[in-house]
Amino acid sequence: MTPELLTDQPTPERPARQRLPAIVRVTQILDAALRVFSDKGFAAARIDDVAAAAGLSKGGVYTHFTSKEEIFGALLTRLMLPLHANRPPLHPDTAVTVDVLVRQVVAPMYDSLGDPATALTLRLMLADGARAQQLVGQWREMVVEPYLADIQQLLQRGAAQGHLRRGVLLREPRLVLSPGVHTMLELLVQGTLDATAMERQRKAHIAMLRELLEP
Amino acid sequence: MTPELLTDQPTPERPARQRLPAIVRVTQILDAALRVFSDKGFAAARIDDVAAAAGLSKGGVYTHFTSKEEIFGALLTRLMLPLHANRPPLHPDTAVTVDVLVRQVVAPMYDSLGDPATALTLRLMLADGARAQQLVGQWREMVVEPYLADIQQLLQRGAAQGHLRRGVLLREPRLVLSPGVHTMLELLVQGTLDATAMERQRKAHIAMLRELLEP
Amino acid sequence: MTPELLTDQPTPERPARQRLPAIVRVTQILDAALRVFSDKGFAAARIDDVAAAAGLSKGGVYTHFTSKEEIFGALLTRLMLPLHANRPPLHPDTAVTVDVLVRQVVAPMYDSLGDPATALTLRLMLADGARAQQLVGQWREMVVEPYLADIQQLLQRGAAQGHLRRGVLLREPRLVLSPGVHTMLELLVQGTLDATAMERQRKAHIAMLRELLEP
Amino acid sequence: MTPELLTDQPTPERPARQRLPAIVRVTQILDAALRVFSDKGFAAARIDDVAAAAGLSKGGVYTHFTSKEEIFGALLTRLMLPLHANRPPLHPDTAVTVDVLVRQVVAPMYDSLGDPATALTLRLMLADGARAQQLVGQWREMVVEPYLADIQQLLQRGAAQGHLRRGVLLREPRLVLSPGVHTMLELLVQGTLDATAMERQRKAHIAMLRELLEP
DNA sequence: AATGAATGAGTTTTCATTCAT
DNA sequence: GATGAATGAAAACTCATTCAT
Repeated sequence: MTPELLTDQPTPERPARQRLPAIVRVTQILDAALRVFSDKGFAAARIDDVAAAAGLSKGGVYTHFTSKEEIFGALLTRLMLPLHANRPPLHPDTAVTVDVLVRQVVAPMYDSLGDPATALTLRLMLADGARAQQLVGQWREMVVEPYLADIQQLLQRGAAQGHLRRGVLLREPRLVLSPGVHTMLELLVQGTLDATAMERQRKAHIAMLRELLEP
Repeated sequence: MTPELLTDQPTPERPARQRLPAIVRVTQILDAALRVFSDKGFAAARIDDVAAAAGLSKGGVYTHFTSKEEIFGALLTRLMLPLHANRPPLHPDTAVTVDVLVRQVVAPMYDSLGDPATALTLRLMLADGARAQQLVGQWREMVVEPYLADIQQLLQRGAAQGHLRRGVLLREPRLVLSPGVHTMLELLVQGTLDATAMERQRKAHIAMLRELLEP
Repeated sequence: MTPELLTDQPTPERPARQRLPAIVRVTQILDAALRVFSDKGFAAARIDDVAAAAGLSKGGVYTHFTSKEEIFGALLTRLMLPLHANRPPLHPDTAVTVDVLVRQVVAPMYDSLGDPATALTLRLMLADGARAQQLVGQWREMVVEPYLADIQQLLQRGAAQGHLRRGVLLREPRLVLSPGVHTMLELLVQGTLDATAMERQRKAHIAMLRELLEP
Repeated sequence: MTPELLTDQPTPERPARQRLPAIVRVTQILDAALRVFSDKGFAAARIDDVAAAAGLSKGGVYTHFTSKEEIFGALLTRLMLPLHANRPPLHPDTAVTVDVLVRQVVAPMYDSLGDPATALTLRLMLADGARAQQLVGQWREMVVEPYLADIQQLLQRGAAQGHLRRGVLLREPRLVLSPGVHTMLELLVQGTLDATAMERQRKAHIAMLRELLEP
């Protein structure tokens, strides 16, 4: 805090136009867009809002995107990508017990519920889904289906090992996720869900899997 | 300009579309509004869209409502009315088996998935959640909670009768609904779900309940 | 001018929103657009200008046209139509002398040069022609070509009657118009052409036709 | 940060497009501007368009010009320069026949129609006439008038020599050019004119001159 | 009651120009 | 000299709402 340095620094009236590499700006704009779109929905969100939230001018946004629609598309694309990579690394021949299933599938699911981006993504898909029908289709195909296939494989291995009972879940791996999806929807409809409730639902979910899968 | 000629001449110049009683029009407009709002969300919906969907002109809508907000409000009110009556007819002291549970709970749920109004309402709650906070609150209070209480009572009766096994579902009746909610979300995200897929999910749901509840 | 009538008439602050039938408004808007576009060119013309010139609000213009481009298209279409109908009604077997040719072809041409709309149309076609390439093509086909065919027929009839000499013009009726087109271009480039110059060029045009056509 | 390393390392990170001497760049930019302005008109032309057409970036254009207007001005200036020199080489006292006239006047005219710059310049004068008033004035004064005077002199010499007939063209040398001007306008309106049509019109032009001038 | 032209207050989009790198 | 991100002032366009008919 050397006073001398500050003394003859004329405070620039304009905050010294930030000039960042495009990739950084695009990221900032998408971050801002996520916040704004999720808050007000796509239609009600103004480009000014996004620009302000991203810390640049309206025109600046248009340096990187050609339209509001394009921002929406880029945002959804970015939101869906990570889900892709998130799948647990395959495991050789460890015993597949319910505990393992919980660790590999259930826990990450409830963890992601804590991440606001998850709710936001889902809300965007639901609220403005029509606008993104194609993207949603791709997402199903590239992310959801392989994920379910993975779970099914896990279950079958567990059953083959005699660690899991053969029941509906073996045929319908979707059901493994249902209680979590249910929670997610509640979270979405209500806006929040207190930690206690969340924890209780997680426990119930696990208990249910035990009843269905333990031999 | 013979007066006689004018007297019984129906003026055919103006098409003079339907002039219907107000109650009919209001109903038509709200039906249209539900469709349009659910489809595009409140903000993106144009009064013209609602008017067109209701089969009258923009100005015609304003004959019955003073603003877009008012239409939204009236729509919420109307959506809430049936909520009070909707609960399944109470049951005396019949044996509560899984079959009964399916008939009382699961079947109606999948039936309602077929009704567009269900999806539309849910989508409205998700897309314009903030605006529809009132709807969301009332819906929880008037529909979800009593419904769950009902189910819990059923389950406990069945358990007391020895027809149902005591498991997680007894403590967490939510789980009885989870697979159906999961299906509903898929329906919402994808826009449609073919009859085959729906039937399969219904069967899996029932099978799961059997595994969890049959003694 | 009965004072009583005026006394308790509160002068309405707002000038009593004009409400005219669409056809009238469309006409007014196109009139205004002709003036504005010709004055500043399509690109530099603002919708506000057109609206102001037409005596309504910007939004009012959009009640009748969906875009600036559409106004341009409608304007050019309207400007080109009359040229179509303008062709002299065919005449049975009158003698076709140079005088007749002048009366039927040359005179109307120079008359139309006096009409500002002619210059404006041409200017629009030239300045913003790329935008209207298709329209220009249609115009050639529907208006220009038949017009030239007409002239050629006239010339050949005159020649057959022995009233006109057989020369280039018989093969190339375009040339009948060339001096007039030349004048038109000068008019366009310079913005105006004084009456004296115009008259002189008209006379020269006729004299040339005489030299080429009189036997 | 070894200085040695930096010394002879060509920095390949930035493509560092051509860094050319200013005069070259200015020429390229004006070439580009002529194309772009003629194509879309001054108002509709974007600096980006000009820059792209000149093969550099928007900012690069501003290194050489301070505004769009300045580019326009410089372009006009450059377009005017050749006007001074363009006049056909003077002719001593050769016999002036129609053939000579064709060689001296008609041929160069149709040749220049092939040169895009001609059409471009004319279109510029027409489209942005108000803005190019200066160009228009100078062009008349420096090109058109002397050119017509030249032609008139030629014609009179030919007539005096008995090689040319005394007719309207002697009084109105403009008419010598009219068919060519007509062709130019068609070229302008249509964007292109195939070689066959052009050749045919040239021949008709010459034939007409013969009919008017040969004794 | 109904229509549809008209308004005006936004909102999106464009682009000449600036400037940090 | 050159680039391209950023700005800001304008322009195009949208749409809830009003109102003459």
